[in-house]
Amino acid sequence: MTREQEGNLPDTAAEVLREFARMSGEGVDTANCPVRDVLDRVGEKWTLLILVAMSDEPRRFSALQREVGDISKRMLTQTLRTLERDGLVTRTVYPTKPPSVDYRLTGLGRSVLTPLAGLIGWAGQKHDEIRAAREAYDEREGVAA
Amino acid sequence: MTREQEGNLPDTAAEVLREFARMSGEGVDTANCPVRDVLDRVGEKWTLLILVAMSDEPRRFSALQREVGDISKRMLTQTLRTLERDGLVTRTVYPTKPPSVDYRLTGLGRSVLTPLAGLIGWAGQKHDEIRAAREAYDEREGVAA
DNA sequence: CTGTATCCCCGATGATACTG
DNA sequence: CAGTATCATCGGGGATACAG
Repeated sequence: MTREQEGNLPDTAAEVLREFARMSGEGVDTANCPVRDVLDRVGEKWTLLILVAMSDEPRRFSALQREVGDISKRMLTQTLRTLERDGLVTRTVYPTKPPSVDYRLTGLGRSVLTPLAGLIGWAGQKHDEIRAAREAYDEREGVAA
Repeated sequence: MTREQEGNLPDTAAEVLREFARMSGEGVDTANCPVRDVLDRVGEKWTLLILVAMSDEPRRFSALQREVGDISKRMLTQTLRTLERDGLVTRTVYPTKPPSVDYRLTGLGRSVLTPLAGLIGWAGQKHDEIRAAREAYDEREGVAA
């Protein structure tokens, strides 16, 4: 753990990583790992898109479906229920006819947008570099099987 | 404690999210979305653990397998290859007998640790709140099917 | 020690049809 | 409009055996 290895990593980040490494390395199983538990959600196919779609204002079910793009009602419902259960989203039903329902982020839900934006920003910044690395790799290793 | 109280995102984060929403909302398919492309990786089951395990210093194959815990050789190899292809990790073979191989983060690979630490930190901080939300939800909605 | 090659299973996701 | 129910599929990921 020499200092040059960590290079330009902010101390707070390094601290968080060490803490996490300690927790996850020591035979703690996945079920007991808060981070895996939460991160798996973010990894789900539609979670990120839905959170972002709601980030500025509440959205109705159909609006979300349109904005997210290719999602089925089934998956939209399922993902929204998970988010609601986790306390990131609030569901509000207006018993009009036909009914309308809106979904909005809770405080907890909004609070995840900041770290998420960090990752999204990184992805946007580095995507060219990553694509280039892939092409170089494929050429080195032979893209054809 | 400035204006970022309960509801306000830092301006930079809000900006990133708007930018991303614009890109992903407009009928751009998943294949062309840099962010989905990159984020899907992070969502893969082992990527995060492996990156963190390598975060402080290079690791040998067997060391990674021990540290990550429950991963099979198959998945470890596969995930490492993906990371290598994406330019996040360098693989170095020492033709000793028996051979030894080490994996280390590239500059690009280290650069993702910062946003990742943001998310990991969030997960650690909010996990109690999330667990509480789940219990409340399950009680409201009836845990039994 | 560091992988590859197979086989297999299950859960995540999609498609479609139906309902309050 | 906002879902639910059901069936079909596809691939991620585990287990195991083999190899350089």
